[in-house]
This record gives sequence, C-alpha cells and structure tokens, in this order.
Amino acid sequence: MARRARRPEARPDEILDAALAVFSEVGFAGARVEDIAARAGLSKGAVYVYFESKELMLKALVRRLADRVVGAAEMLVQSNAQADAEQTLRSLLTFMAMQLSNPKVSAAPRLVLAEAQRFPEIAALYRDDVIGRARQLLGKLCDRGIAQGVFRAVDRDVMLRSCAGPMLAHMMLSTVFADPKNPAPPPEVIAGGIADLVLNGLRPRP
Amino acid sequence: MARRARRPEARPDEILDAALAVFSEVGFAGARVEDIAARAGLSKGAVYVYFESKELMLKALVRRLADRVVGAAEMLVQSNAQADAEQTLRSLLTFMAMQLSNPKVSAAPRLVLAEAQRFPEIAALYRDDVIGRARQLLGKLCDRGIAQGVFRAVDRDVMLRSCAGPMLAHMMLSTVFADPKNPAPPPEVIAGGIADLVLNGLRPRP
Amino acid sequence: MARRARRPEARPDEILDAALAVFSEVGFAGARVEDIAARAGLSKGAVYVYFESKELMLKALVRRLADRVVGAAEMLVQSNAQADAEQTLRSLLTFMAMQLSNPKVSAAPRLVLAEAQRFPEIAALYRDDVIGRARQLLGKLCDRGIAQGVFRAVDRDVMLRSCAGPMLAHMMLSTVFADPKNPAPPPEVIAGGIADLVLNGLRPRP
Amino acid sequence: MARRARRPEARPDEILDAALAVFSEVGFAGARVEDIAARAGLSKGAVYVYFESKELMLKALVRRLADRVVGAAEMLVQSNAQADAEQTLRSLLTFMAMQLSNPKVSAAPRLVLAEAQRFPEIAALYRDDVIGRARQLLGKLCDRGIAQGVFRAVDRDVMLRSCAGPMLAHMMLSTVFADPKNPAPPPEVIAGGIADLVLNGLRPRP
DNA sequence: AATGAATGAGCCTTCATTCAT
DNA sequence: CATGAATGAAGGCTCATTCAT
Repeated sequence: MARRARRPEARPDEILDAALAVFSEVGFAGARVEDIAARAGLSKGAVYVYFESKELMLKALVRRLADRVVGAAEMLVQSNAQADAEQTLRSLLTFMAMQLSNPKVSAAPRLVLAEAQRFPEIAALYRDDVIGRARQLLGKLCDRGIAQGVFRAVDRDVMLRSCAGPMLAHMMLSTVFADPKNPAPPPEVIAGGIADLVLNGLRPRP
Repeated sequence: MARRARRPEARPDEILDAALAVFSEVGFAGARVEDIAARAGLSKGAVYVYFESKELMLKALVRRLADRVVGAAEMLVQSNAQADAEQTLRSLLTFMAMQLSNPKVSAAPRLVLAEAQRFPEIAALYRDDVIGRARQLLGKLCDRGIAQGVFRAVDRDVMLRSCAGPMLAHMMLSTVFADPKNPAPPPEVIAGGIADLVLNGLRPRP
Repeated sequence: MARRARRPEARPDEILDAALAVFSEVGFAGARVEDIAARAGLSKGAVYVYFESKELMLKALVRRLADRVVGAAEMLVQSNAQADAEQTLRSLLTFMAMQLSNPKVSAAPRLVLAEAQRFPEIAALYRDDVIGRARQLLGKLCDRGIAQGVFRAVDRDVMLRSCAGPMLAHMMLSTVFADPKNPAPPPEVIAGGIADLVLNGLRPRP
Repeated sequence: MARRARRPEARPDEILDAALAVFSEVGFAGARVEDIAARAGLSKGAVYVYFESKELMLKALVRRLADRVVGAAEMLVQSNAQADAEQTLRSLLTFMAMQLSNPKVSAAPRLVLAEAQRFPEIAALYRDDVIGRARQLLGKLCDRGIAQGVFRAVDRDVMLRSCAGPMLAHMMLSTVFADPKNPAPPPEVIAGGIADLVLNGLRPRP
C-alpha cells in the first residue's frame, strides 16, 4: 500500500498516538487492537510488528507521557531558576493548568488515572517517573521559597497534594465531569485563581 | 446457606459490596460476574435475579456512593451551621482527608474516577449528584466566610478545584500511587497541613 | 436445547470421543475446538466448561487410552496365568494385532505417536503408563517362559522391541500407509504369522 | 554473509536441513517459517525464493529422505549379494538398528511418522518410495533364504512387519519415548539381540 | 429464588505468504 | 537474489447472559 515502508521509524509513535486516542475513548480493556491499527492506518498484524501486546502499548504510552510532561515542567522551572520562588511556582501552576485545560494534553494522564489500579506496573512507572519527579521539583522550589522567606514551612507531601490536587481536579472537571449546562470560567481565570489561592496559602503570616 | 435464610432483602446491597470489591481490584471491564457472585456467596445466575446486567451494578454502586458520601459531608456542614466558616471548612477538609485515607472508603470514588470516561452516564450521575452538591456546599460555605470577613472573594470553580483537588490527590497517593518505600506522613498530619494551607490561602490580605 | 442438562456427567467422555476423531483426522494442531464441539453436539464454549484447554483434552485422551489399552492387555495375561508362557504370548500378540487392525482402536495410539515429539508430557505419560507397563508385562511373561524352558534368554528391551515393533508396524501399515492397490492379507493371517515368527524366534535351540 | 557467496546452489539443501531440525522439534504445524529461515541463515522472504510453501518443504524433505535411506539399504543388500541370505539380513537389521539409534538419522523418519496421517500425499510418497522398496528388498531376500533353505516360508507382509517393526520400535524408544531413568542397553546389544531373535524366528524347524 | 450448564459473540494474537524496495 | 514490513485469515479462549430444572 501507500504506507508500506514509508517512514517505518515513525510507526511506533504513530501507533501510540492511535492507541491513546482509542484508549481514551473506550478505555484500555474496551479498546480493540484492530481499531488502533485502523486509526494508525495499518492492518491489525502490523501493529504487532512494533508492539508485542496491547498492554505493552499502554506501558510505552505512559513512558512517553512521563518523558514529555515532566520534561516540560522541569524545563520551565530551570528556565526560571533566577526568578523568585513565588513567581516560578505561579508560572508552573498556571502553565500546568492551561495545559491540562486541553483535553488532548490531558488524555494520557487521564488514561493513567483510569488504568493505574488495574495495572500496578503502570502505577509504579507513573509514580516513579512522574509523581516522584514532580515531588522533587516542588520540594526544591519549596526550599527555595522558604530560604527566600516567601513561603512558610510546609511538608513536602502536603505541598504535593495541594499543588497537584487542584490541577488534577481541574483536569477532570474540564473533561470527564464537564457540565455542558454550567460551563466553567475560561482557563486563564481558573488557572490564575488557583495560583492565587495556593500562593496566598503558602505565604507566611506575621 | 445461613446467608440465605437471613435477610434476603439485603441481597442487593451484599452484591454491590462484592461488586465494589471486585471492580476495585480489577476494574469494571476486568471483573467477572462469576467472581462477584462468589464473593457475595451466590451463584452467577442468582446475581441476575437482582441486577439485569453488570453495567447496572456499576450504576447502582455509584448511586449508593453519592447518597453516602455527600450525605455525610452535608450533615457535617449543617451540624456546624453555627460555627464560623473557617472552622467549618477546616472540619470538612480534615474529615474528608481522614475518610479518604481509608482505602475502603475511597474504593468507590476511585472506581468512578476510573470508569467515568468510559461510561458517560456514570460521569453525569456523579457530576450531578456528588460534584454538583459538593460545589453547592462549598459555595455556600464560601459565601458565609466572605460575609463573615474571614474568606477573600473567590470564584466557586476555583474554590471547588482548590478544596476537592487536594482530597483527590491525597486519595490517589494513599492508594494506587502509594510508594511503599517512601511512606507519607500520617493522615492527621496531611489532613491538617492541607487544611492549613487552603485556609491560609482563603484568608484575606490587607 | 435438547442436550441441555442431559447426562452432564457423560459430557467429558463424549468430548474426548469427538476430540479423538478430529485429532485423528487433522492432527492436534489442525483440530479446531469448534469442530470438536460440533461433533460432540455442543457449542464451543461448552467444551471449555469441561476442559481448560485443547492441550488438556489431548492429555486426558492419552490417560484414557492408557487405562483402556494396558488394562485389556494385563487382564488378558492374568486370565492366562495358568497357561504356558508360549501360549499366553501367542494370545497376547494375536489379540493385539487383531485389535490394532481396527482403525478405530488404533486411532489413539497413532495420535500419541504423532504428537509425542511435540508434547514431551504426553510422551512421558505414554512412556510410563503404557510402554512401561507393557515392558513389565512382557518381562514377566519372558521370565515365566524362560523358567518353563520354552523361551531362550532374551534381553527385556530386545523383547519389548521385538514384540511391540511388529504390532506398531502392523498398525501403521493397516492405516496411514495402507496401500489400496496392494491390500494386505486378512488380519488373522498377519496376526498368526507374526506370532509364529516371534515365538519361533524365542524358542531355544539345541 | 560468508554463506551467501559460497555455494549458492546448496541453499535448498541447507533450508531442508533447517526445516528438518525445526520440524523435528516442534512438529510441522508448530514450525514457523521464520525459524527455519533463521536457522538456515536467511530471511523469511528468501526461503520463499526456494520453496513455494511450507508444505512443499515437507514434501521435498520426504523425497530426500527416501532417496537416502532406501538407497543405503539397497546398496547394502547388493554388496552382500554373494553372501547367504541369513548373513545379509543380519547385516541389514544391525545396520538399520545402529543407524536408527542416532537421533539425527531418525529425525526424518520420525517426522514422516508424525505427519503422514495429516498429509496423505506424504504418506503415499513414503509408502511407495520407502516402504514399498523395503518390502521388495525384504521379499527378495526372503526368497533367496527360502531357496537356500535357511528361511522358512513366510508371508511378505508378515516379514515386513516383523523386520521393520522392531526397527520402528527401537527408533521411537531411543528418542521420543526414551526414559532417562531407565537407559536401554547400548545399540550394539539391542541391534544384535533383535537380529538374533528375528533370524531365529525365520529359521526352519524340523 | 437459586443453580450451573450452555450459548455465542467477541477479541487478542499468530503466522504463512506477499511484495515494494 | 534478498529483505523485512505488511497483510489478513484463522483460531483459541473468555465471559456476559440465558434458561431448563
């Protein structure tokens, strides 16, 4: 066919894109390899040339997600290394909230959320490669802010939950639980509001 | 057996308990009706006397969840109607965080989180019966706090995300994404820390 | 259907009969569970109620074969315990040759011959439960004959090969390698001839 | 590779060697063309340059087997044309038994045994080109022995079964059904014992 | 109400074979 | 000749659901 031997090295990524799309629609268990193949413009058998099983597609997807998402966050923090911690955290929170307002971006994290219980390996991968790194990142930022006197002392696990939690909630409320009859304010408003609240919460009191 | 003679009208609830347990372990798609039946001490066929299909079990489960969870939260808020908003919200946040630290309690919400994407009806039910009521509850509390001068003006959707988010994150980090090698601080510490941070964030500034 | 719940305890044996028929026609690998089911008058799924996998059907078949075949041989030898060894062996050889002239009887042994290489467990089962017991049987008979002075001293493994071999050859030449253009003499002639030759071979020389 | 430049006309034979090895291990149906190709040092596609299908490989293999095996036997008999029939048959039987004690030699005949039922064409080929010629060979030898007065009159089909059978049994007992815990006597002993027994059986009686 | 044998649709996976390069 | 990506048909097995008892 037209596709035959055309950019064969791009195939795995194309398949993963298709898999993510299908998984997001019907869940991992409900996804048919044939549908993934069709969406990638391949035959069922061809998919198995690149991935040994449906489950390995899921794992590869999570790995790719980790590379991308955390990479972006870490880059953002590094590029703000000179700025004060408060400003950096505000940038981070608004950036994440804006990103997660895009259903295409949130598709992969939502998939992980949905399948992690069922697949402990996925959970472990995400825990180590995404949550763990996020915790490190926030922890360092926290330390910097405390040293600068702009943050109050706060436990890292509390920090993680208080920063990532609103992102998580926003992600779910923007997609799965979005109410067509009661649309939420635009992303910028939400993102700004969350950042304000969290940062105010972190500020020390006399 | 002994079960049969005793409380035949309790059968549906027993089946739902069994279903929740199995769904939580292997997900809705991975759950076998036969396993649910076995855990409820029944045969496969008997389950179909009470529930027409596996999917209807899931829906019934979510309905039951909504009744219980939001009921508890609303009751808590009502019983604190006299107290100041700050104290009430602190009670609510710590109560929820403590509750969700118990994997048995969080099993149902986690199930919803995992399956909502796949089943729009479930998502709608949860959105209306749980999230919607939670939003109302927080909104009223917010209004009260603003009127009392203890809360700054804050958007309801930001409030929802900022309060429910940390609970959500805590729930997932206590179960699916718990790291056996890096145990988190005890629930009281986490719950108190989150409440502190959120309430401090809500406090007005000069 | 008509078959539903009728003699459910006969089902495994019925399925094995069907499996043997299909395996014999197209080999184990070529056999479709659906065909076996159809021949047993069942649906594909019903077969899996009784056998976990196609391979376990094969094993059960071999076990059943062992029970039947060797049982018959041992019974024959026991019932001739009083007779002299020569006569007993003659009876055994002609009985076996006659039996194996019937393609229905030889179907199972031929199946084992065909699949043993592929399934070491099958080979081991057959080796221990059929060949091993046959070797014992022949060995004892041999000893008796030697004690009676009607047999020359002969190694047990030579004995096994010299007695079982012609049976084996006869079995294959009567079925798979039968030449429609050159039909062999009737079973009695063959059976008698083989017995004569083997027994004459066993007779001591001055 | 080195293989490519060297002896390109030997490719078919190399492929057949590889095919025999793989077929022997996992059976015809279980053999993957890719594995055969790999063992022959070729790619999957290249194999199809030489053989149109997997089944044709099997047929070619059987044809090659017939050429080799029967050729050897016929040659052995011819070179003993002057000797007496008894001695010739003894040579033939011990030679065959010794040969078949080698699993590499017996691989092809065992393969035929396993697959003949499934592939009537294979069976017919083997019947005509191997069994038929063996029957001829033994028949002539028989006639010579009878004429020389060293053999009793015996039916050709009985002769075939009584001579080939022990070989067959020995072949299977040396490989597929070999018992690692009860090793058989060395090949010479077995071969000699079988020849003794058969030849004694053929000897006329007063 | 309860049982559990039976059904049948469905899906993952394998692999012989093809063919563009 | 050789490669290996791609195809597509095929089949083992699972399981929600039904229903005779």
